[in-house]
Amino acid sequence: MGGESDKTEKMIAALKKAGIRVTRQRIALLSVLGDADDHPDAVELHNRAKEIEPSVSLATVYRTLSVLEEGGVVHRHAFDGGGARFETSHEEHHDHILDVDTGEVIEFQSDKIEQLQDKIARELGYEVVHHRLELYCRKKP
Amino acid sequence: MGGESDKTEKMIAALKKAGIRVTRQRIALLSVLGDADDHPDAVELHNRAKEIEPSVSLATVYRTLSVLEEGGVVHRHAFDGGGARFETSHEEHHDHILDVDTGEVIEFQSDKIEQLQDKIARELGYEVVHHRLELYCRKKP
DNA sequence: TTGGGTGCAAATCATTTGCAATTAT
DNA sequence: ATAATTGCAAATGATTTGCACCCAA
Repeated sequence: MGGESDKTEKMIAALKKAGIRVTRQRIALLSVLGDADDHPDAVELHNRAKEIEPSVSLATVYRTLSVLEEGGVVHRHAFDGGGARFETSHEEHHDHILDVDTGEVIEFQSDKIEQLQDKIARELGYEVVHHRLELYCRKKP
Repeated sequence: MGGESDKTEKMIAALKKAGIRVTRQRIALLSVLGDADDHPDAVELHNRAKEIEPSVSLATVYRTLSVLEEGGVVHRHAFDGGGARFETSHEEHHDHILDVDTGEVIEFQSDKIEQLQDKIARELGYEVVHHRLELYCRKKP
C-alpha cells in the first residue's frame, strides 16, 4: 500500500513470482531503482533507500542487487573508475556513452554494430555470449 | 648487456628519453612485458619479474605499471572479473575477444565499428575520447 | 652527492561474508 | 514455526601509500 510507482510494483510482482521474499528493505531499494533515471552506484542507492527505509544497510543493498541481477531485474555495469553502477533492465539492449567531464550516462543502440560484432566473432570461430561497448566522450564544442 | 629482447631495449630507451630512471626492477618488468603475448595481471607480472630480479616487490610492479601507462608504453585493461591486465602498446589500435571458458584474449580490429562509433557519438553531440569494446565469447562447436 | 626509486607494512576502497537476531511466509 | 533475510563488524582482494633506506645519474 505504499506509494510505489508502476515500475516498482512490477518488480515487486516479479520477486513474488520468483519466490523471493518481499522485505521492507527490498521494497525501498526497488522503489529507488524504479525512480532512478541515472545509473547510480551501490552507495548512492543506499543513500536514497535510507530515506524511504532507514534500516537498510549497505550490505543488504549489495546482497539485494546481486539477487536482482541474477533475476534479470537489474543490470550491473563496471564503467571506468569507481564502483559498479546499476540500472533497471528495460526491454531493449543498449550500450553507453559516458561523458568524461560530467559522468553523465547516455544510452544508445546500434543494430549495425551488433551485427558486425557477431560477424567478427564468427569469423574467428567464436560466438558472442555478451559484450560491452562504452564510448567515453566529450561534448562537441 | 643483458639478454633483453629488441622490444625490451626499445622500452628501456623510451624510459631514458623520458628522463625516467632505469632501475634493475624496471628492466625486469619491461623484459617480462616484452616477452608476454598474453595479457597478464599485476600479480602474474610480479611472479615472472621475480625470476629475473628477485628483489622486485608487488608495490613496485604496480607503481611501475602506472608510470609506463602514463608514458604510453603499456595499456591497462579492466576486463570482467579479477584485476587489471596489461599489454605493451603496439602500433595499431585494437579491441578484444575474451574466451569466457579459458580466459584467453584474442585481439581484433574493425574500422567499420570505429567509424560507426564516431558517427553515433557525433549525432548525439559528442566526440569519442576513448572507447572500450569487449566481446565475451565461446568457441563455436 | 642527492632526489628519485624501492621494499615493507599499513591504509584504502569496493564488495563480501560469518553470525546471531529478525521477520516474511 | 522456521527458513530466508538482515545488520553489524570483521574479512577479502586489488591497489595505493607513508616512510626510512637505497642507488642511478
